[in-house]
Amino acid sequence: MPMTTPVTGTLNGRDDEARAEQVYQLVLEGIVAGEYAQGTRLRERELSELYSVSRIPVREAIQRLEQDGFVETFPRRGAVVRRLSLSDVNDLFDVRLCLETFAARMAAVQVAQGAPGESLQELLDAGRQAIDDGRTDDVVRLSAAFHAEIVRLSGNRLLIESVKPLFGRMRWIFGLAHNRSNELQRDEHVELCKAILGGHAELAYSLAYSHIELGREPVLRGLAGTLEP
Amino acid sequence: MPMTTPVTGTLNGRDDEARAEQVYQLVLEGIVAGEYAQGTRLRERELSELYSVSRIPVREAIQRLEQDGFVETFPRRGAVVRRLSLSDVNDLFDVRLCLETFAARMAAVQVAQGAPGESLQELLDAGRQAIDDGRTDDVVRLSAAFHAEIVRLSGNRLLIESVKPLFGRMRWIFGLAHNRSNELQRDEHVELCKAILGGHAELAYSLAYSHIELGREPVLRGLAGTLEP
DNA sequence: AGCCTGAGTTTGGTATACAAAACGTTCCGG
DNA sequence: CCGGAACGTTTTGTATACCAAACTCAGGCT
Repeated sequence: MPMTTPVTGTLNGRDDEARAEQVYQLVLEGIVAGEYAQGTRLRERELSELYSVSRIPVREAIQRLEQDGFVETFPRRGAVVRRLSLSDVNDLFDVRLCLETFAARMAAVQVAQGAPGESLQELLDAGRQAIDDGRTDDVVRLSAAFHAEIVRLSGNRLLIESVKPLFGRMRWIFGLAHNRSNELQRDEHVELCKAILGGHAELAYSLAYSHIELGREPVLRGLAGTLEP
Repeated sequence: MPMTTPVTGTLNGRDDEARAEQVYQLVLEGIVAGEYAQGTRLRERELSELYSVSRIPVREAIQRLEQDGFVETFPRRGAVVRRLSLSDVNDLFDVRLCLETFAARMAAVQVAQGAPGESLQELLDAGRQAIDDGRTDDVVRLSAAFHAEIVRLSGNRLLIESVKPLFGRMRWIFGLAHNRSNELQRDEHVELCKAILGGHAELAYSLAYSHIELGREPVLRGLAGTLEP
């Protein structure tokens, strides 16, 4: 007797919770895929009609997109997709150097104290497989997951939260730039993984540092033409 | 009728488009002041009636409070004031050590490259005055502003954003704990300020490190009884 | 030409309504 | 007496409609 909603045709069959979450994901996909170019206005009514939801979920989604650094909103003038500048990219790499190296060190400490770290090795193996199979999308996804897993292993929940917006921006920026060789990256991941699982905190720290720093130049070159001053 | 909220006197006049922001500030005040105890449910309707606004600004405020770490929301069950645990405090200090020491180093670099840093000295002087006058609230506020100014001087906008939620939590946690001597803190601030204005990056780094670390134990002691496991 | 003005557009905000999920309470049967 | 199902209540999540302020842009006035 609960429901069997017979005629609620407003939404396509997919009964789902969290309209706002869906709108967030859809718009985010649009941004990182370049469908919504930098500077594009995001009109609430437009999006609500496009996705067949009301304005409330759209507002919530836009609010989250702003907090995650994808859009900028101006009072009474709405939201536009953010324009990335050179300093945005450099700032991102600097903060990553700060937080992710700390995470790597702490992850090694945690593992040395008995925390389980197989998940890291598993992600690495899955990445190897994806490279061999030529599934480029999965390679990128698993590489990001590897970095996220290190942060998770650090055991610092605030750190996990603080890094989340960075990963969103990374996905965007790395998507715009053409990434450097997956093979080279993987070698660095392997070394880093070994250091963490071996509990070598300072080694993990410096490997993470150089791995992140090595990513900066290729990204800057890849974005050379498309960035604002 | 849209009625102007009678919360504070400064509302009338050129005030607009700030309902959500005001609700955010008011609820935040309630939380850091201990009026809303940890675990208290925050009902949308309740708050909207209390502050004479509709539910939309309340929802927006709650969303921001969640992102800043003050409340936790559960799907279909609403928001409650977060319960602070021992590890929350330790996590906060660890991430502060990570980000604020980096900010201090970068601020020194920026100053060495010609960025203006008088604002830091001014905050220090204002703090001295506040201590001499016994204006404890101002002392705390200016101390926080000093830390924020260092981050601002780093010139890294992403860092500024990333640190913002930390400062919110700090205000909460430091408010619950009884702080250590303002005099001691000020001496450390003076040293740190000198290092930054002198452009001594590594000195600024290590001074910031020890200053932050010295704050941990007193806070943990001050909160000893009131924290969850 | 330059400035002002007014219509259209868009956002920010409010009120109201309703469905669905969680919560509480009661009531029934074992 | 107790466990669990049925029911009603509460609260969130969403939709819809509407209003006011402000920004945009075109056109008209001095």
